[in-house]
Amino acid sequence: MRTRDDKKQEALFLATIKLVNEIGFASSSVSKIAKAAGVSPSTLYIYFKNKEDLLVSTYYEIKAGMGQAMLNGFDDSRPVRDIFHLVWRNAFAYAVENQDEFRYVEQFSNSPYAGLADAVIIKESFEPITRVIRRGIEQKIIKDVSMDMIAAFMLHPIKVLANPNHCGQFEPTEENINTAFQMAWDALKL
Amino acid sequence: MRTRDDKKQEALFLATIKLVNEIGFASSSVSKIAKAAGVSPSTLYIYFKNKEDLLVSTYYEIKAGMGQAMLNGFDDSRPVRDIFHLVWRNAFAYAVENQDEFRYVEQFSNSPYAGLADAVIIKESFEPITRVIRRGIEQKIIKDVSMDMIAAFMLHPIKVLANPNHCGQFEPTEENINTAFQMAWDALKL
Amino acid sequence: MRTRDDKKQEALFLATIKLVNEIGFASSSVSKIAKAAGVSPSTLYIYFKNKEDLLVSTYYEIKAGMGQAMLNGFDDSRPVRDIFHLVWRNAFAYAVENQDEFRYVEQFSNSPYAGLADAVIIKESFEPITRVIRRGIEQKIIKDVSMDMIAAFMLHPIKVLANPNHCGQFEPTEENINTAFQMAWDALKL
Amino acid sequence: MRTRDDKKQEALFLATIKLVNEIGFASSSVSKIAKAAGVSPSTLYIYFKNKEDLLVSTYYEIKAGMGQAMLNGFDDSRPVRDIFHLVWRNAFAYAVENQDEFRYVEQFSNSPYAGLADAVIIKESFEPITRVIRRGIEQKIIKDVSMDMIAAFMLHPIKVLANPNHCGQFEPTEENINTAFQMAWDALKL
DNA sequence: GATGAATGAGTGTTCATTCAT
DNA sequence: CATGAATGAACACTCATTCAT
Repeated sequence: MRTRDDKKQEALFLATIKLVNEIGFASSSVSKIAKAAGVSPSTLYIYFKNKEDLLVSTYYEIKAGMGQAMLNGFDDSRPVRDIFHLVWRNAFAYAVENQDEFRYVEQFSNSPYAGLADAVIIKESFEPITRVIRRGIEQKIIKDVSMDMIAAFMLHPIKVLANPNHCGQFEPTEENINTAFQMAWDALKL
Repeated sequence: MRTRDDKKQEALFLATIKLVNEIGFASSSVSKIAKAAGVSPSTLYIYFKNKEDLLVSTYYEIKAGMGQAMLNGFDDSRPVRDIFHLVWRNAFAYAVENQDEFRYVEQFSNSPYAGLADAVIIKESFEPITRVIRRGIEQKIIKDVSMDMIAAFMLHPIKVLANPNHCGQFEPTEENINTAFQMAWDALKL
Repeated sequence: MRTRDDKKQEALFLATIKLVNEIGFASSSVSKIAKAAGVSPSTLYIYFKNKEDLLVSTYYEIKAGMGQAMLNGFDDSRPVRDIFHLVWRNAFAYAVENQDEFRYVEQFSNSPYAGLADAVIIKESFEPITRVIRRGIEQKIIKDVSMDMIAAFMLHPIKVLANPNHCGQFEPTEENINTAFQMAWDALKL
Repeated sequence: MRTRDDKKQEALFLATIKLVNEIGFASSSVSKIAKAAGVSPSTLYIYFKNKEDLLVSTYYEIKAGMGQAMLNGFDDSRPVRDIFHLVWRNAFAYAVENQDEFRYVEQFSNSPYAGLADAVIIKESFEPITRVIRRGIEQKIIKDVSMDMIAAFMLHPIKVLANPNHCGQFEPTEENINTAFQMAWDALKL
């Protein structure tokens, strides 16, 4: 079950994401994913224990990448608002450039597999960000609310705006992105 | 002939929503839904043309109820912020009380069936609300942004906060709800 | 199970023949036939005991009409060859004008229902013709072979020639029909 | 990997032919055919794309064998009548010895699948025969009629005579076969 | 007499997974 | 390591027929 050829594992991740986006979670069968990745269905079972393992691993893989992308250029010593701005822009850029990954996460979160993903593992990659937010709250720059509420107004609107399925009208021009950020910041700031 | 039993159609709607919540969109098969509704799978096809018809109809059914719930007590003559407050509280109340319906809509929107639902039909029930928002923009109370962005900061956070799956910590106490509303309003207001 | 409205029975016969021709024996379901006839599936069961009864009755109905058509203008006192000519032309005309009925008989004969049709009932309507042929054999005009062989060279070629599915090229012009008859007669005559 | 078992494909062909003969085209379901062949229904889909592919392939398989059987001992240099005699006897022998195959072809031709078989592929295997017939026409031995009419009087009577379902009385004795051939030849010869 | 509602059994087909090579 | 063959269980859906009105 463990691996030699990392390219095949990578190909399976990509094929999974691509297929889930194209034909949906329900129709993405193991054999279709394997074919899309250019391997035999039985080969897939060398790299992953079963379908569930494949889907959950793909989820982890994306989340790790997302966390990294959001921390791009992260500098703890800068003022809270600046860090926040950076992180938000990073998140938005990622969402626009990696729509397939974003949509996969969305579908995964609403699937019966969601419960199988370990929330703690995920939260780890976002730890630096939560730390900054706590600092913002202490410094009375940000409203004193739970992390869930922060995320609800900071990140979830991004999910919607970046998804052309949900938002026919929204164009990610520099001006619009700035306005969107301003709204997010207005929601959070004291 | 036997007369058509509206209770069965209703039972099928409810079973669909319940099952999608319990086991997810992908695993909700026609036969499972039929069994949950207490009818034979073939009976389902008397009330709906096929699975797609069942899922889309269920979506319409929920959306209509949601639109109605949000407009509860709606009074066009009141100030924009008051109307907005009412609608937001209505939406939040609906989301908390009808979590299954809310989650169904969420999953439906992220499924390949989403494209089959007529957006125009849906938008109609929300028309009074969009009218008020436009008034708010004209009166320079609300930021001059597209309807999509309004929704992204006004409604989507509700989706997250009301979903205990997403938000382990958030408790819908009166205080928390007011804070959440304040955040939404801060995002939108000029 | 017995009838009042002969029009409905007739409509069911016609719908059966039409559907079997259009979509084949296998796909011609009771409900489709009923719908094509403009009645409810359950109404069909007032006129016929079950699907088998409907199909066999339709077969009888057609065979009776075919027998009648072939005997059109039949005159026992005329010479054998003339009668034979008349009957053959009648048969050919029927086959061309009633292709659907012809094809239904063909499909029925090759279906599992075939065994259920009583051969004796069918043979009765062809009795006058067999009598003439026996006379022809006695008068040493026709080869002394079994009735099956007569039919094989007299009637079955008609089946093929009249079916455009089998015979792309054959055009039923007066000349071609006469040639075909000549071939049939050459086969039979001494 | 397990190696593909040609015996299974063959078993499926045979089961298809056998079942279509026993219970008819209409009732021959994929699962019944698979069971008769001793494989799982899903295994069938490894060897054939779908039911249509199975049925059409079976048709091709039979037609190829039939063409070969008819050409057994074929010698272009012999006189037209002798070749014709040989081919006709070959065809008759095949029809008697392979009644199931013959009946399958019959039923297939009258099914909605008929249109899916490529007529050109089929005609190829009969090419040598059509060549001889054309020679017979040029030499004024055979009537100058279309190939369809030749087939109608040469081959189709065989279909009927060899099928005991259609012909209770006809016994394939040497004498009867010769008489039948004589009738076919009388029909064709000038 | 006539009908739409209702259903268990069946349709063709795909599924996730294991097996043998 | 890699794979195509193999399958029991499930899929969405239709069937012939009966039931209640």
